[in-house]
Amino acid sequence: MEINKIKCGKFSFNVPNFDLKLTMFSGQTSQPPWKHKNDYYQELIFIEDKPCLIKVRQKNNHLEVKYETDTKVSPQDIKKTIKYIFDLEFNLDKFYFNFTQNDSIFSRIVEKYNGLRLFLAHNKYECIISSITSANNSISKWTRSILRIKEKLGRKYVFPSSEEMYYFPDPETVLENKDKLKYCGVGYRYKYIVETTKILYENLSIDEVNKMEYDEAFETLLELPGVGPKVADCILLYGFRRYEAFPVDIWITRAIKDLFGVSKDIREFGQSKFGKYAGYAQLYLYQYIRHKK
DNA sequence: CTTGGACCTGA
DNA sequence: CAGGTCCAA
Repeated sequence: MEINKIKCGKFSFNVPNFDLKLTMFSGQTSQPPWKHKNDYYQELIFIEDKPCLIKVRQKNNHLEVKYETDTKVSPQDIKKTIKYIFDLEFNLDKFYFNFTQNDSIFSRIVEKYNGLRLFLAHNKYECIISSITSANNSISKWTRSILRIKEKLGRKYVFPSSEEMYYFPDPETVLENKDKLKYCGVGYRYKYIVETTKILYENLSIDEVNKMEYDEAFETLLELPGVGPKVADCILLYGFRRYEAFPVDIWITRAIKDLFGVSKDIREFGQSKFGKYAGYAQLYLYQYIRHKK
């Protein structure tokens, strides 16, 4: 699909404590890392229902943005979207302050991964499928699967710069092209993806889940095939920006055992210890334990 | 309510 | 061989 009534532009703005590369490559299941091209990271995002090609790169404390989009979309809209995706309004220093008091371990973790933030979903359905695909899977494998789904089932958009981008298919398209899904390397998760997609298409609106309180949303997501406690918390954290979510995988289990000597009811432990910062604490604990020798 | 085997893919 | 969820026991 070609894009008409296009305007191109660029701007830059100051960002707070932020590390774009670290954030994008920290394994968050909202989406795969953006495509790296000509020193920028780029993605196709819908803003005001219009396709928008966004390119970003970081130079110290400012973010440089280039865009190609419909004339109806303003640079302010784009900036707002970028701020949302990288959670730039979140007060990281306050989070650091809260957990580094009298805690040398957390101080070192926070120092080492300074600027790590949430990488939030621009498409909640893509986040749900990414999270299901990530279960019992490696980061490189689930991201490759999602990229394949975009290319094989997604719609292609060609921008004026002749840049070609694919957008993650909607539930209806996935159900109509189940056969193609089989060649995206999702393995036995295939049936989870199809069944969950059916439910999202017929019975459960993502917007409804978004309106629920955290606990109700968690329980509702658990009803979806392929969604257990870990995946539900990934969806809530990376897809719905619920800071109290604390996704527990094998690495977080190790980190909590390593740092606090706790080895059961890890999710409850994390949520009560870190409260509204549970999601952010999980981000940093994950980096810590994965890089620990 | 708890446990442990089966499930796919690609390093 | 790693890695969450499901299902049967």
